[in-house]
Amino acid sequence: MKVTFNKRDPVYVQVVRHFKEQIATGHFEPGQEIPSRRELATQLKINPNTAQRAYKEMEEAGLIYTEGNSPSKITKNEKVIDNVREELILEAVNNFVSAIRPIHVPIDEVVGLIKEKYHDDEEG
Amino acid sequence: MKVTFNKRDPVYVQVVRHFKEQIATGHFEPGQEIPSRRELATQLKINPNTAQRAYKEMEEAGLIYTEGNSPSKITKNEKVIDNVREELILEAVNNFVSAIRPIHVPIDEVVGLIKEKYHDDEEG
DNA sequence: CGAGTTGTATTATATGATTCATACACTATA
DNA sequence: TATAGTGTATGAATCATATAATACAACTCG
Repeated sequence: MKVTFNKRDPVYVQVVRHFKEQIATGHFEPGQEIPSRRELATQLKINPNTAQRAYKEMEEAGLIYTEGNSPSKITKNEKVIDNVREELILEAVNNFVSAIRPIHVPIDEVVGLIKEKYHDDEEG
Repeated sequence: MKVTFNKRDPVYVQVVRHFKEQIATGHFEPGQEIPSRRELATQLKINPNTAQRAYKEMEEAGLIYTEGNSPSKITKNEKVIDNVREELILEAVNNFVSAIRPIHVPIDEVVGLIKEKYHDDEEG
Protein backbone atom coordinates (compact mmCIF):
# COMPACT_ATOMS: atom_id res chain seq x y z
CA MET A 1 0.00 0.00 0.00
CA LYS A 2 1.52 3.25 -1.14
CA VAL A 3 -0.03 6.55 -2.10
CA THR A 4 1.62 9.67 -3.43
CA PHE A 5 -0.12 12.69 -1.98
CA ASN A 6 -0.50 16.05 -3.58
CA LYS A 7 -0.73 19.04 -1.29
CA ARG A 8 -3.81 20.45 -2.93
CA ASP A 9 -6.50 18.04 -1.84
CA PRO A 10 -7.20 16.92 1.72
CA VAL A 11 -5.34 13.77 2.67
CA TYR A 12 -8.45 11.85 3.64
CA VAL A 13 -10.00 12.62 0.25
CA GLN A 14 -6.94 11.29 -1.52
CA VAL A 15 -7.00 8.18 0.59
CA VAL A 16 -10.64 7.56 -0.30
CA ARG A 17 -9.87 8.09 -3.93
CA HIS A 18 -7.02 5.61 -3.81
CA PHE A 19 -9.27 2.97 -2.34
CA LYS A 20 -11.93 3.67 -4.94
CA GLU A 21 -9.37 3.14 -7.68
CA GLN A 22 -8.23 -0.11 -6.14
CA ILE A 23 -11.81 -1.30 -5.87
CA ALA A 24 -12.71 -0.15 -9.38
CA THR A 25 -9.78 -1.98 -10.92
CA GLY A 26 -10.30 -5.13 -8.92
CA HIS A 27 -7.11 -4.85 -6.92
CA PHE A 28 -9.33 -5.11 -3.88
CA GLU A 29 -11.76 -7.97 -4.03
CA PRO A 30 -15.21 -8.10 -2.46
CA GLY A 31 -15.02 -9.15 1.18
CA GLN A 32 -11.29 -8.64 1.35
CA GLU A 33 -9.85 -7.33 4.60
CA ILE A 34 -8.24 -3.92 4.49
CA PRO A 35 -5.58 -2.55 6.86
CA SER A 36 -6.71 -1.28 10.23
CA ARG A 37 -6.89 2.48 10.75
CA ARG A 38 -3.70 2.53 12.71
CA GLU A 39 -1.84 0.24 10.34
CA LEU A 40 -2.85 2.29 7.33
CA ALA A 41 -1.77 5.43 9.15
CA THR A 42 1.64 3.92 9.76
CA GLN A 43 2.03 2.75 6.18
CA LEU A 44 1.02 6.06 4.65
CA LYS A 45 2.69 8.16 7.35
CA ILE A 46 -0.53 9.97 8.17
CA ASN A 47 -2.45 10.58 11.37
CA PRO A 48 -4.65 7.69 12.55
CA ASN A 49 -7.61 10.05 12.73
CA THR A 50 -7.12 10.95 9.11
CA ALA A 51 -7.23 7.27 8.24
CA GLN A 52 -10.31 6.94 10.39
CA ARG A 53 -11.98 9.79 8.58
CA ALA A 54 -11.27 8.22 5.22
CA TYR A 55 -12.67 4.90 6.36
CA LYS A 56 -15.71 6.57 7.85
CA GLU A 57 -16.48 8.22 4.52
CA MET A 58 -16.08 4.92 2.73
CA GLU A 59 -18.31 3.17 5.23
CA GLU A 60 -21.04 5.76 4.80
CA ALA A 61 -20.74 5.35 1.04
CA GLY A 62 -21.13 1.62 1.40
CA LEU A 63 -17.70 0.84 0.00
CA ILE A 64 -16.53 -0.97 3.09
CA TYR A 65 -18.23 -2.51 6.09
CA THR A 66 -17.24 -3.21 9.64
CA GLU A 67 -18.40 -5.96 11.95
CA GLY A 68 -17.75 -5.51 15.65
CA ASN A 69 -14.20 -4.43 16.16
CA SER A 70 -12.56 -6.56 13.55
CA PRO A 71 -10.82 -5.02 10.56
CA SER A 72 -13.09 -3.49 7.95
CA LYS A 73 -13.66 -5.24 4.65
CA ILE A 74 -14.44 -4.34 1.07
CA THR A 75 -18.15 -4.48 0.28
CA LYS A 76 -19.52 -7.57 -1.40
CA ASN A 77 -22.18 -5.54 -3.18
CA GLU A 78 -21.23 -5.78 -6.83
CA LYS A 79 -23.59 -2.99 -7.76
CA VAL A 80 -21.75 -0.60 -5.45
CA ILE A 81 -18.46 -1.66 -6.95
CA ASP A 82 -19.68 -1.08 -10.48
CA ASN A 83 -20.96 2.32 -9.46
CA VAL A 84 -17.58 3.29 -8.07
CA ARG A 85 -16.00 2.67 -11.41
CA GLU A 86 -18.72 4.56 -13.25
CA GLU A 87 -18.48 7.42 -10.81
CA LEU A 88 -14.72 7.79 -11.16
CA ILE A 89 -14.93 7.79 -14.92
CA LEU A 90 -17.83 10.21 -15.18
CA GLU A 91 -16.26 12.54 -12.66
CA ALA A 92 -13.07 12.68 -14.68
CA VAL A 93 -14.99 13.27 -17.89
CA ASN A 94 -17.17 15.99 -16.39
CA ASN A 95 -14.25 17.78 -14.83
CA PHE A 96 -12.39 17.70 -18.10
CA VAL A 97 -15.24 18.94 -20.22
CA SER A 98 -16.09 21.82 -17.90
CA ALA A 99 -12.43 22.78 -17.84
CA ILE A 100 -11.94 22.64 -21.57
CA ARG A 101 -15.20 24.02 -22.92
CA PRO A 102 -14.65 27.66 -21.90
CA ILE A 103 -11.40 27.72 -23.86
CA HIS A 104 -13.04 26.90 -27.19
CA VAL A 105 -10.58 24.34 -28.42
CA PRO A 106 -11.68 22.04 -31.25
CA ILE A 107 -12.71 18.78 -29.66
CA ASP A 108 -10.61 16.66 -31.97
CA GLU A 109 -7.54 18.62 -31.06
CA VAL A 110 -7.89 18.00 -27.32
CA VAL A 111 -8.70 14.37 -27.97
CA GLY A 112 -5.42 14.12 -29.82
CA LEU A 113 -3.60 15.67 -26.89
CA ILE A 114 -5.21 13.22 -24.52
CA LYS A 115 -4.22 10.19 -26.53
CA GLU A 116 -0.71 11.55 -26.81
CA LYS A 117 -0.39 12.15 -23.10
CA TYR A 118 -2.01 8.85 -22.30
CA HIS A 119 0.55 6.91 -24.29
CA ASP A 120 3.51 9.03 -23.27
CA ASP A 121 2.88 8.10 -19.66
CA GLU A 122 2.97 4.43 -20.49
CA GLU A 123 6.54 4.65 -21.63
CA GLY A 124 7.96 7.18 -19.17
CA MET B 1 -18.55 40.34 -15.91
CA LYS B 2 -20.11 37.40 -14.14
CA VAL B 3 -18.59 34.35 -12.53
CA THR B 4 -20.30 31.37 -10.99
CA PHE B 5 -18.32 30.23 -7.99
CA ASN B 6 -18.04 26.73 -6.69
CA LYS B 7 -17.46 26.29 -3.00
CA ARG B 8 -14.55 23.93 -3.40
CA ASP B 9 -11.82 26.22 -4.70
CA PRO B 10 -10.77 29.53 -3.15
CA VAL B 11 -12.57 32.51 -4.63
CA TYR B 12 -9.41 34.31 -5.65
CA VAL B 13 -8.26 31.23 -7.55
CA GLN B 14 -11.53 31.05 -9.43
CA VAL B 15 -11.31 34.72 -10.29
CA VAL B 16 -7.84 34.23 -11.71
CA ARG B 17 -9.02 31.27 -13.70
CA HIS B 18 -11.90 33.22 -15.13
CA PHE B 19 -9.58 35.95 -16.32
CA LYS B 20 -7.25 33.39 -17.84
CA GLU B 21 -10.14 31.94 -19.80
CA GLN B 22 -11.19 35.36 -21.01
CA ILE B 23 -7.65 36.11 -22.10
CA ALA B 24 -7.15 32.72 -23.73
CA THR B 25 -10.31 33.05 -25.78
CA GLY B 26 -9.63 36.61 -26.79
CA HIS B 27 -12.55 38.09 -24.88
CA PHE B 28 -9.98 40.29 -23.26
CA GLU B 29 -7.68 41.94 -25.71
CA PRO B 30 -4.06 42.96 -25.15
CA GLY B 31 -3.83 46.32 -23.46
CA GLN B 32 -7.50 46.36 -22.56
CA GLU B 33 -8.46 47.97 -19.27
CA ILE B 34 -9.97 45.70 -16.67
CA PRO B 35 -12.25 46.70 -13.80
CA SER B 36 -10.67 48.25 -10.75
CA ARG B 37 -10.32 46.08 -7.64
CA ARG B 38 -13.22 47.79 -5.98
CA GLU B 39 -15.43 47.65 -9.02
CA LEU B 40 -14.75 43.97 -9.62
CA ALA B 41 -15.52 43.30 -5.98
CA THR B 42 -18.88 45.02 -6.35
CA GLN B 43 -19.72 43.19 -9.56
CA LEU B 44 -18.84 39.76 -8.25
CA LYS B 45 -20.12 40.44 -4.76
CA ILE B 46 -16.79 39.59 -3.19
CA ASN B 47 -14.51 41.44 -0.83
CA PRO B 48 -12.19 44.03 -2.36
CA ASN B 49 -9.26 42.32 -0.69
CA THR B 50 -10.13 39.08 -2.45
CA ALA B 51 -10.20 40.93 -5.76
CA GLN B 52 -6.89 42.50 -4.88
CA ARG B 53 -5.39 39.11 -4.18
CA ALA B 54 -6.54 37.79 -7.53
CA TYR B 55 -5.09 40.78 -9.37
CA LYS B 56 -1.86 40.49 -7.44
CA GLU B 57 -1.46 36.90 -8.57
CA MET B 58 -2.15 37.86 -12.15
CA GLU B 59 0.30 40.70 -12.00
CA GLU B 60 3.03 38.44 -10.66
CA ALA B 61 2.25 35.98 -13.45
CA GLY B 62 2.60 38.76 -16.02
CA LEU B 63 -1.01 38.49 -17.18
CA ILE B 64 -1.82 42.06 -16.31
CA TYR B 65 0.19 45.17 -15.66
CA THR B 66 -0.36 48.34 -13.73
CA GLU B 67 1.05 51.79 -14.42
CA GLY B 68 0.90 54.28 -11.61
CA ASN B 69 -2.52 54.31 -10.12
CA SER B 70 -4.58 53.87 -13.23
CA PRO B 71 -6.65 50.72 -13.76
CA SER B 72 -4.69 47.59 -14.57
CA LYS B 73 -4.61 46.32 -18.13
CA ILE B 74 -4.26 43.01 -19.94
CA THR B 75 -0.69 42.27 -20.96
CA LYS B 76 0.37 43.07 -24.49
CA ASN B 77 2.86 40.25 -24.49
CA GLU B 78 1.48 37.82 -27.04
CA LYS B 79 3.77 35.07 -25.86
CA VAL B 80 2.30 35.26 -22.38
CA ILE B 81 -1.18 35.12 -23.82
CA ASP B 82 -0.38 32.10 -25.92
CA ASN B 83 1.12 30.44 -22.88
CA VAL B 84 -2.03 31.01 -20.87
CA ARG B 85 -4.04 29.14 -23.44
CA GLU B 86 -1.48 26.35 -23.63
CA GLU B 87 -1.35 26.13 -19.88
CA LEU B 88 -5.10 25.86 -19.44
CA ILE B 89 -5.34 23.16 -22.07
CA LEU B 90 -2.40 21.13 -20.85
CA GLU B 91 -3.55 21.38 -17.26
CA ALA B 92 -6.94 20.02 -18.19
CA VAL B 93 -5.39 17.24 -20.22
CA ASN B 94 -2.91 16.27 -17.52
CA ASN B 95 -5.55 16.27 -14.82
CA PHE B 96 -7.77 14.11 -16.92
CA VAL B 97 -5.13 11.59 -17.85
CA SER B 98 -3.87 11.19 -14.29
CA ALA B 99 -7.44 10.73 -13.15
CA ILE B 100 -8.36 8.20 -15.77
CA ARG B 101 -5.21 6.12 -16.11
CA PRO B 102 -5.42 4.35 -12.74
CA ILE B 103 -8.87 3.05 -13.64
CA HIS B 104 -7.68 1.19 -16.70
CA VAL B 105 -10.40 2.21 -19.08
CA PRO B 106 -9.78 1.74 -22.82
CA ILE B 107 -8.77 5.12 -24.18
CA ASP B 108 -11.24 5.04 -27.04
CA GLU B 109 -14.07 4.47 -24.61
CA VAL B 110 -13.30 7.56 -22.54
CA VAL B 111 -12.77 9.60 -25.68
CA GLY B 112 -16.26 8.61 -26.73
CA LEU B 113 -17.63 9.71 -23.37
CA ILE B 114 -15.89 13.05 -23.67
CA LYS B 115 -17.28 13.77 -27.12
CA GLU B 116 -20.72 12.81 -25.91
CA LYS B 117 -20.55 15.07 -22.89
CA TYR B 118 -19.00 17.85 -24.88
CA HIS B 119 -21.87 17.92 -27.31
CA ASP B 120 -24.57 17.31 -24.73
CA ASP B 121 -23.57 20.49 -22.96
CA GLU B 122 -23.96 22.49 -26.13
CA GLU B 123 -27.65 21.74 -26.29
CA GLY B 124 -28.58 21.85 -22.61
C1' DC C 1 -8.18 73.54 -5.11
C1' DG C 2 -10.70 69.45 -3.56
C1' DA C 3 -13.55 65.50 -4.14
C1' DG C 4 -13.39 61.08 -5.91
C1' DT C 5 -11.03 57.71 -8.15
C1' DT C 6 -7.05 54.64 -8.67
C1' DG C 7 -3.52 50.94 -6.49
C1' DT C 8 -1.43 49.31 -2.32
C1' DA C 9 -0.56 47.96 2.48
C1' DT C 10 -1.55 46.63 7.26
C1' DT C 11 -3.92 44.56 10.90
C1' DA C 12 -7.64 42.16 12.90
C1' DT C 13 -11.32 38.95 12.95
C1' DA C 14 -14.22 35.12 11.59
C1' DT C 15 -15.01 30.92 9.70
C1' DG C 16 -14.50 26.40 8.04
C1' DA C 17 -11.81 22.45 6.97
C1' DT C 18 -8.33 19.57 8.31
C1' DT C 19 -5.44 17.39 11.32
C1' DC C 20 -4.02 15.93 15.81
C1' DA C 21 -4.02 14.21 20.78
C1' DT C 22 -6.37 11.60 23.73
C1' DA C 23 -9.52 8.60 25.71
C1' DC C 24 -12.93 4.79 25.78
C1' DA C 25 -15.24 0.25 24.82
C1' DC C 26 -14.76 -4.10 22.96
C1' DT C 27 -12.53 -8.53 21.76
C1' DA C 28 -9.20 -11.92 20.72
C1' DT C 29 -5.53 -14.41 22.48
C1' DA C 30 -1.29 -15.41 24.73
C1' DT D 1 -6.36 -12.25 33.44
C1' DA D 2 -3.98 -8.78 31.02
C1' DT D 3 -1.90 -7.23 26.98
C1' DA D 4 -2.43 -5.67 22.51
C1' DG D 5 -5.01 -5.19 18.88
C1' DT D 6 -9.62 -3.63 16.87
C1' DG D 7 -13.21 0.54 15.93
C1' DT D 8 -15.07 4.86 17.79
C1' DA D 9 -15.84 9.49 19.92
C1' DT D 10 -14.66 14.07 21.51
C1' DG D 11 -12.44 18.32 21.85
C1' DA D 12 -8.30 21.12 20.82
C1' DA D 13 -4.95 22.95 17.61
C1' DT D 14 -3.68 24.48 13.27
C1' DC D 15 -4.09 26.42 8.82
C1' DA D 16 -5.95 28.63 4.71
C1' DT D 17 -9.29 31.53 3.23
C1' DA D 18 -12.34 35.25 3.34
C1' DT D 19 -13.87 39.32 5.13
C1' DA D 20 -13.44 43.65 7.27
C1' DA D 21 -11.87 48.20 8.64
C1' DT D 22 -8.54 51.56 7.74
C1' DA D 23 -4.89 54.09 5.95
C1' DC D 24 -1.93 56.30 2.47
C1' DA D 25 0.03 58.13 -1.88
C1' DA D 26 -0.96 59.42 -6.55
C1' DC D 27 -3.75 60.87 -10.18
C1' DT D 28 -7.96 62.79 -12.73
C1' DC D 29 -11.16 66.05 -13.38
C1' DG D 30 -14.97 69.12 -12.23
